[in-house]
Amino acid sequence: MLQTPYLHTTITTSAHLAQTMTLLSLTSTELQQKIESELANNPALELINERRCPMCKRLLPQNGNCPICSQPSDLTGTEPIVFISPREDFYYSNNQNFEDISDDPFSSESVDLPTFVLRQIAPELNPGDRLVAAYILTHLDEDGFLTINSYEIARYHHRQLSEIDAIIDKLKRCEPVGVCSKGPKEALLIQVEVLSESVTVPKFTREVIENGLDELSHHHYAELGRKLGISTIMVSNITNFVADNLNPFPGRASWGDVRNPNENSSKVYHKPDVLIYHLNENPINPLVVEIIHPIRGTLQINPLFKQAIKQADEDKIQEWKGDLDRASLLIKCVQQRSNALKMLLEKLVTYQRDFILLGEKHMNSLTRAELAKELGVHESTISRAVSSKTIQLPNKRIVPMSIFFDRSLSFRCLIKEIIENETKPLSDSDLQEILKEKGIDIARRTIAKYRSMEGILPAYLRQSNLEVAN
DNA sequence: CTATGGCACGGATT
DNA sequence: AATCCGTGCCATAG
Repeated sequence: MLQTPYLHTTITTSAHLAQTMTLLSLTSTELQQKIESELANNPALELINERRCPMCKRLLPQNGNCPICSQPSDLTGTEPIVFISPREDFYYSNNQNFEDISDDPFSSESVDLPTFVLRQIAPELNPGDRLVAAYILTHLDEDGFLTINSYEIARYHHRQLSEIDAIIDKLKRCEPVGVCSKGPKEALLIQVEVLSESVTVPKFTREVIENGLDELSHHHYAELGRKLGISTIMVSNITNFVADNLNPFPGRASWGDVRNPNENSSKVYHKPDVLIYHLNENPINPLVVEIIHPIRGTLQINPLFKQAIKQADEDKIQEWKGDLDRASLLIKCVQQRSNALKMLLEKLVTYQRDFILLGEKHMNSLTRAELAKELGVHESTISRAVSSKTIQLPNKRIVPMSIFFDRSLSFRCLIKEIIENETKPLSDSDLQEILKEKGIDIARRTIAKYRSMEGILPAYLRQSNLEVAN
């Protein structure tokens, strides 16, 4: 049984249980959509209380003061302040007018990928095409690739295939360049094309991508050179160029992170579900944890509706009763979701404090099962709450919440560090030795995996890179 | 012969 | 029950 201190209720019916589960696994954005549609369709449900904090303009929780502004500004300590925050500025409504969208496409740092792209392209399109573009953008996978083909889009919108392709072509040229491609090859080709307008691209880059992507990723440079009739040196140049300037997965924000940690590559196109930062951005202050609540106020049962039901006709009464039940169930479940997230975050932030403050190296290992035991809830509750949610850390990076349960992250970080400071290229077995001395005993094969996860080349290729640089 | 990537297995995790 | 992750074995390139 899931106890909810907030409501002093326990789960009673199976419908209740099912809905609690579903809501828990939704991201804030998805929850927002769910609530909005319910508000539109269910007359028993209404939204009240748009009180705002006079200081920070945040929408206030149902009753009580602003959790931020009511804190003394010089508060210290390690206890995080965790609360549910109805911060509307993180959300846009789906039926919002596209006119507002065209404002400052690059200024907001926390929009999801579809919005980010749409804002760039909206000014160049007529309203009809904007709809199509918006539709296309909702069918991207996490790498930024299109999951449907243009024929389906054309049929869905009753447009000519050529019109659709023209729109896709425009989309591909938006930041991140190559988004909406069908796959890595197409994305790279577009990037080359766009890049060649401003900088010189090595000769044959296009041909290499077109014909030799397999060889390229397997580092068969000599073979590739032979196949295209160019020297290995040129292939190597092209490889470096591709690695430095292009990104085969336009939607994957972590790709360029390792090499050049500039603000451009660390951008992640997800709206965070949780924000973590220092109170007033001052590092000596305790951490503030805002769990984004995606609606602008409090949900409640419409009292007029309750009145009306008493005098309703016989045939209406059943239908209305249904609405009433659905509404109260939704309210209950939304509150439980918030509450579960709050409990979860309190534990998580306390336990992984070092990671949040000091970085990936200090990640503690933690499993969902342990946390579930500690909180006295079922493992699957944690699983659902964590999955598909993202967190914005104090350093403004947005990471998936599941990162808190990544055992190998600190090892990977350590390996990266060792390799960065190496004087001669260390083979995977060398690395294994070094780590063993530090008390970390992992297999040679595993090190190889971690290394490739971090996008670090094997030892013999790092050698050649050093020589080229010197 | 050495370094490394692919495949697949088994155990842990979700 | 399904999925993920670490690992062993083997093939291949240099």
